[in-house]
Amino acid sequence: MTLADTIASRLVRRLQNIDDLLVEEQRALMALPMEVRTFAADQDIVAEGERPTRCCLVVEGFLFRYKLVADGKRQIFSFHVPGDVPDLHSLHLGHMDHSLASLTDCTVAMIPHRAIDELMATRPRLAQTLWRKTLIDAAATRAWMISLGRRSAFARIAHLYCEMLVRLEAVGLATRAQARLPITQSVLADALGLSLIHVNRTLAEIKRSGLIVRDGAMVSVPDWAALVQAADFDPTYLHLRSRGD
Amino acid sequence: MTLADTIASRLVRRLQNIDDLLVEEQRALMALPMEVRTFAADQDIVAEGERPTRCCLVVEGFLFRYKLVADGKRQIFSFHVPGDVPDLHSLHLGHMDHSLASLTDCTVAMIPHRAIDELMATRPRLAQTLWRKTLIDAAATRAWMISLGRRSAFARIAHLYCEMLVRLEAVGLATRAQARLPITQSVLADALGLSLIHVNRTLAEIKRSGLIVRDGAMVSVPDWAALVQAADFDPTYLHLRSRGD
DNA sequence: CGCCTATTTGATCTGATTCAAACAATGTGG
DNA sequence: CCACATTGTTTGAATCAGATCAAATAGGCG
Repeated sequence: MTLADTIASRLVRRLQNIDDLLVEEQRALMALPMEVRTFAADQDIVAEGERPTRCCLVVEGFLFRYKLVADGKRQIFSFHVPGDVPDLHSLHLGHMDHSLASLTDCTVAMIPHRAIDELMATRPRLAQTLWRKTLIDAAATRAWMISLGRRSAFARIAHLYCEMLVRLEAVGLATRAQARLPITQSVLADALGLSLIHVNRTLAEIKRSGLIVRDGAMVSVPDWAALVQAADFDPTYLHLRSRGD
Repeated sequence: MTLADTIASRLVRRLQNIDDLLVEEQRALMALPMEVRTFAADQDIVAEGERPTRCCLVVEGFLFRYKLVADGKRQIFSFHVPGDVPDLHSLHLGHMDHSLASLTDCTVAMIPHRAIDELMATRPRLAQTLWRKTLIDAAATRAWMISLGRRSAFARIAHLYCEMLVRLEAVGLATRAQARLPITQSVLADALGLSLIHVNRTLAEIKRSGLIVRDGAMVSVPDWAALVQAADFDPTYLHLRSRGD
């Protein structure tokens, strides 16, 4: 198995989470041309305003999407794990209305739009699967909105960890009980619409509650059901096949 | 021109806002089967958990999408104006992860998924346009997220009015200076993640500032540039062709 | 060591929430 | 035509979750 095979199989696995793929469709995905690149942590991979000609498949590490606001504040919209294609929308939207950046050191594979277009032209079912993926992304964004609009700081943080653990589990990179998730407190703040200081204090409170144990980048959850309840978490919006859609 | 023609032409006009349509594509859209229905204000049109077999085209009036949270709170995700298809995502997502409801008395046209699927199979370019439409929706959701996460109550309200005025203008239902927009304060609160009382007080402040003049459902904006600045509004995310994409 | 980034703590302030109640407009049935 | 429910708006007062300002601490790393 070549490197490219390993990479493409990650994409296949990710898409299998949301839709059935025929063997030929899997093969076609594996045959996509891709250029592998690495980035250090905290680098823009695609910047707001650009007109990308390629999509970005996460191979290793974590990415996030964000936008800067008038007075220098930042809002983070989503985190991305291996197997995700965070800028799939660039296929049909002229320019980026936000930026895509590396959270950690990471490896990504750039896939030309043209190759994806050709693939979808010959395999319409795959086009549907990819469309579906962008729709699931949108559903996750709405779930995030609920946190921002209607949840306490405590529940926001709990909810984010619930989502990330389930997603990492789905791609085989963690269990619900434990994962490596290197999110700093200031990133957490910009993701959840809170101040860094308040995140720090709420995190201390969560630690006291015992719902989440953080040790550096390692996160563990002693009591999943309790965390889910505190977070008001319902994974339906992730539309993962294994959880019954 | 029959009633169905009038209705379908609204859809055509809306899609023309975001993509060029060939004459045959316009004709194909006009030929879509649709069942016209009316709803009183504040009714669920599609409820969370349902598995719709049809999409809903707004003909007249306003709709919104929302989800109820654990303790009875409500988060509104979007408002929809004539020409919109608020649940286009139901085409590829099994069940609704949120509800679609009428904000005002309204008329909608229900279009069977099957008809849309067939249309897209014969006209792949239209499939792309519709996909693109769902992506623009997602972009609007991200813009909304910024308000929830990083803007003051004043700016949130201003931003919402900016967006709605531009969108109403795009479908020919208003100008940037004036529109009919029957949003109550408690709806505003649930849309912007604020309490009703705080919305009321902020609205009073906005009135004092003169940026927005509300008289019942009529909204007017004496100084568009000033409102845009207060809202930190950049319409790029709406990806309207007329505004240069 | 010195530098940098991340975390932690304290003190203070404020935007926004909650509770409570009045008020206005509209519609309904007797 | 009035009594009265209903829904939306407005106002006051008390409280709180979370922001801001300021500064200390801790951990990597060249």
